[in-house]
Amino acid sequence: MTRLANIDFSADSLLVARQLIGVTLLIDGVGGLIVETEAYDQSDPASHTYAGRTPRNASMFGPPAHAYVYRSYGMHWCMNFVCREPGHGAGVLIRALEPTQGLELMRERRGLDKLELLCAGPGRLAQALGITRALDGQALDAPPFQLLPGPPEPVELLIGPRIGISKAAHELWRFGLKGSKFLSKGFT
DNA sequence: TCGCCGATGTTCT
DNA sequence: GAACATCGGCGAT
Repeated sequence: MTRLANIDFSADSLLVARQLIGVTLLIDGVGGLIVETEAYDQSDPASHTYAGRTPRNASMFGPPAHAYVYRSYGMHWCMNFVCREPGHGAGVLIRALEPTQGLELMRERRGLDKLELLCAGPGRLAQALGITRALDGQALDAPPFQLLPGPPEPVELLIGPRIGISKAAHELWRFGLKGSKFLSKGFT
């Protein structure tokens, strides 16, 4: 069992994706509250791991509570947290944060002042937190990562279909923090 | 406010 | 050669 921030990362990615809402993610002290996630699994046609292991997705088949970082559309970085036991190819895409720590550094990296747009999307939050391939395969319980538990009482969740995919697009595997102004897109 | 489009690396057909 | 877990700029509404 791999437990971090009161979450069992050896569990199913759907469960981990729900539990991550409200957790604080910091990289070198910069980041904020996770407000939006999506679950992926090897049995899922939309997942990078559906067709098996490749050099790109190798860390998704590694130990849980590690990072999987990949390049999206040739120009952005996106980050997943690996779930389940090694070999399952499951993970959770971190899609949006409410910025709380290191605001000035994030504004500088993004070239943007507006707080609501600093981390509203997987590519945007990667840029704001300085995420690159250098973090691929890194453990989440060691520097530069910090995961801090969310509130003890359960948060109110929004649930909807995942964004930007064409396969398995009907699955309701996207989760958000109800009432948050920092989501990448609204839940309808 | 909405929708189209181009940028551009990696993987798959 | 096409598709892609995206984003920002542009023009039309």
